[in-house]
Amino acid sequence: MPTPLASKGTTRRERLRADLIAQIKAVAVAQLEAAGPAGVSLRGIAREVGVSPAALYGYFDSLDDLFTALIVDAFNDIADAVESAVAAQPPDALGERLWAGIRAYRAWALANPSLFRLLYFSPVPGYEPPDEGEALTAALRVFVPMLATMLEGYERGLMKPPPSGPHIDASKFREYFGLDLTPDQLALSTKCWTEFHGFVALEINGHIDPHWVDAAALFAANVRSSIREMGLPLDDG
Amino acid sequence: MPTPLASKGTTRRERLRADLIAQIKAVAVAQLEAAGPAGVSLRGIAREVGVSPAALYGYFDSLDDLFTALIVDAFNDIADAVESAVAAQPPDALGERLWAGIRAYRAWALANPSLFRLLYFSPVPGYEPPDEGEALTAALRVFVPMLATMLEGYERGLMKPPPSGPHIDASKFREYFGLDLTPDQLALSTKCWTEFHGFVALEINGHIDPHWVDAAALFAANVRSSIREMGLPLDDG
DNA sequence: ATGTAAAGTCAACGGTGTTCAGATATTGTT
DNA sequence: AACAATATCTGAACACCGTTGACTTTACAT
Repeated sequence: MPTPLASKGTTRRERLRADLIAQIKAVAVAQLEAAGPAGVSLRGIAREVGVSPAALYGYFDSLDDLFTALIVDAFNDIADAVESAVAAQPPDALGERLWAGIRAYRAWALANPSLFRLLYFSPVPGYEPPDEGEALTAALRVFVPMLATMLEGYERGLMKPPPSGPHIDASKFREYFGLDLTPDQLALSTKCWTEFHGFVALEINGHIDPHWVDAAALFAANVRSSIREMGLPLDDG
Repeated sequence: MPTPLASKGTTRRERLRADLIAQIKAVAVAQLEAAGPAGVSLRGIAREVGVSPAALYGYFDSLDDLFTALIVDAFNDIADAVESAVAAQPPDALGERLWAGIRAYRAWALANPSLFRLLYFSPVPGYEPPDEGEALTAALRVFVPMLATMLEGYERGLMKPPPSGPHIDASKFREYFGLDLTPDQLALSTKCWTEFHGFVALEINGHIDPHWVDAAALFAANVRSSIREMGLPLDDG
């Protein structure tokens, strides 16, 4: 009686296959968080899983393929985190919703630094993130809840006019995201995005020195003030 | 008569050594920009330089050591670019000075994407950036001109009060940077830093889709509006 | 029970970083 | 000019890597 890991499917073969795939991914993530991108190797995984290196090629076409699978899972994971954090806030507290999503974003990054780097800084030797397919759609999922919140803010007339000009092709954007924002709204949204992502990017890569910076407090202060600057209501100080 | 590359020093040995070191670095950078971090290999460099792989160990202790040297050079290079861009503006045009530095920062990143990734996203297999030594001091150099500009803005009373609280240990900061900013000023400076770095980080890693975003225009609009929000004067629109 | 297809093994190829003994070339001194 | 010292380079070797192909074993369906 094998331990049920991700036992989906009917036949015994399918169950074993799904379990082994899950185990391979788990070992890969463990090695990634333990020793960085260089520390994850097919042979190492095979050794840990108790199988010959060549056997893994029955589950993933290549090491890059395995990384892609890891990336898709991670994108969906952080997207779930952001989504549920936003959903946990009252529907009308738009500022709180956005802040909750952003906070969940940072929290996930701090909890899974190597995976976060994998998602946004392509740190894998020779790996190029696919520009289409489920990896892209999963990547977009992360920002949909926050964009939707901002969109609602725009529709309620809460948010200030963005700085300037039509630097964004809104129809192309809509094609990908399925959200109907004007170019100006997109510009402001992008500004918000670059700000909190920029902070997390610096923090994750060790460029915000904890010796002289209280990162969590500074992140909260900066992002919350930006949210207020956009015009979304936010409680307390 | 060998081609003079970086011929410094008096004796023939020293000149040859300096030249070869420069050549090794040049080949490494070329391979880095051509094929990414995975494309740079000691054996490949040795092949191109026309020397046995083992010979390189007379110049660098390891591949990591070579990367560290590349990183130090690159930090100094981007610091030079930012410094001269700031210095090229009129001393009193503080907003223009800051904007020029930030623009130079982005321009250098776009011109040397692989090196920029090397600096800020440690994408080298197993490489961990040293937390002390010349790599750190070179890294700090990058932001000194921009911080100094903001500091002058504070001293002239131009800039608005930062959002809030003492999230930063200013004395520790002064110890490293030699600049005397209050915690509140540092908080606002960090906000500016995270914003433009965040934009460049997204752009360099391919997350700002040129299909629907005019990155240069959006960058200018967002950053310039932030500079104005801080209180620094800036010409035209 | 048997044929078929999936899954796993083994060995090999070409690549990598790194080490070390030995050969070679340059230097400073006699 | 010859020699000893020393810096430098080479060649072979080790251990690891991703990937492939031929072969064997296992599980399923009829």
